[in-house]
Amino acid sequence: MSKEQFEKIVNHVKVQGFVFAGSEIYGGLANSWDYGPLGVEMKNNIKRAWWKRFISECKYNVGLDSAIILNPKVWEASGHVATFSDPLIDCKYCKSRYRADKLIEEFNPEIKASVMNNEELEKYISENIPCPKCGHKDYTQIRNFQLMFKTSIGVVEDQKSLAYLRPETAQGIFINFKNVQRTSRKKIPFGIGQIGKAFRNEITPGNFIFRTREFEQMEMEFFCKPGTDSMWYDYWKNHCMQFLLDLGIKKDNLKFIEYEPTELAHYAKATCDILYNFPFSETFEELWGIANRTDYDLTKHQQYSGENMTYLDPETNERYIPYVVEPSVGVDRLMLALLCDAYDEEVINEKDTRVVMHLHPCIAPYIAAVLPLSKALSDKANEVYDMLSKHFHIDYDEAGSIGKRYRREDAIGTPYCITIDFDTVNDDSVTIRNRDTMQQERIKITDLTDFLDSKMFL
RNA sequence: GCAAAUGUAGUUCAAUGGUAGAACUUCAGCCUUCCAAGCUGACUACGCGGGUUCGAUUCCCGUCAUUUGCUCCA
Repeated sequence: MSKEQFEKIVNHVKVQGFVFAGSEIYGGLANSWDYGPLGVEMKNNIKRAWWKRFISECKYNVGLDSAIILNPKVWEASGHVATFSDPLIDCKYCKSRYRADKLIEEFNPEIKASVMNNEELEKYISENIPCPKCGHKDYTQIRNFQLMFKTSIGVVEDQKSLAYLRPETAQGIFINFKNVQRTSRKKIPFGIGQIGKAFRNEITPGNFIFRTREFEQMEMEFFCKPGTDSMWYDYWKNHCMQFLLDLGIKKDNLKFIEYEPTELAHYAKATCDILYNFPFSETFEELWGIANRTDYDLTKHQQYSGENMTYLDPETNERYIPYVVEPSVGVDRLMLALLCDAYDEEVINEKDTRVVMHLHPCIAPYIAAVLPLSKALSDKANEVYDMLSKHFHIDYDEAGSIGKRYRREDAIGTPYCITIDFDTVNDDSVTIRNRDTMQQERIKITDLTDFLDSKMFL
């Protein structure tokens, strides 16, 4: 895998209609992407598969869909207003940009720059640290780069109306902890899952849909008794990894990384990532974060809101604030991993290659395509299409030679092609072709629904 | 945001101070009874704005976007 390979994949994905550049007719908008007809199907399939695995099939867990714009106090309580911004400083001479706190800590590891305010940072840097690039000591003022998107509620833009677009979906879950627990009558341990958009005004997004300012998360907050958190942490780590393997991602392209205590975010006791071997990078990149957030969030919300966030354990009559294990994955990023992993150029002979997307039937945009061998068979083919499209997302194509149509379906990852031939009219059977093996088998039309049904779930 | 490079059909590439040519794709027709066949035809482009010029896609400036670095971690 290489950058050239990545460019080919991105190009393929754009050409086929998975993803388009955002606002293209107005010259584009940096790092915004629109999902086309195939992309939206695949994205929805990914979300459905996650929901099924983490909510429906998990009797511990329930779902939620909270608002994107929350009371701004939520973000004060969570620590995002205070810490979700970077103090940036530029060298006036060579125009290099640094994070002020990191600049100091690299210069002198004994200083805790994270607790200094901007004036102190500025003073220390301009007096002590020559620019690592050019050696000058001539810096701009520090500017805070707030990673949360600000907006305002109401027509008058004053302080009272300030609001943020959520930078993570997690907080919507924490503030609903009591509502969900009460109404679902769940006992600890239990989890609340949510899929939704989040927004981060990143300085440098990039690598196609890997890092964007607007993205979609699939997050689950699993509430458990303090002391059992490490066990659940391991449990969900493995559960996430298994899900990725079941989706068909190659094992060699995935690995865990456990972070050192000094590298952790302000809310976490332990964090690991599942990394994927994205072709745009020489190292593995983060795909799925699993964090032990302890009781940090619920405690904070209890402090800021005055609402009691404790849980009364009915068995021991103990009151405690639950610990939280959070597996959090980006939909867009997962989709990119699946696309990269599935992409293959298969050499048939020296003049002929076929592009195949080896997508699992449960996430492929179309699970099958109905292809009449000749246009004279359109009526029969349409019958089959009408029957199957009630249950599945099915493509229909009668343009061009049959071989060409097979290749088109291979290129967009359709796992099965259903060919209607001249025998079909007599024996009510069709030929079904497997994308990965290119093998064909004869199957009764009445058995098609069961056949596809047996393939499309993990 | 800073620095550098780039910007021509959907894609990949040409040419040119006198408004652009091809291949593949797509579409239509003919043909075609299971793996990108063939034939005929059609659609489609100089990122945007300004300047120099009789005239600019070509030169200059600005802007927008993309790529690479700084940064970031779903």
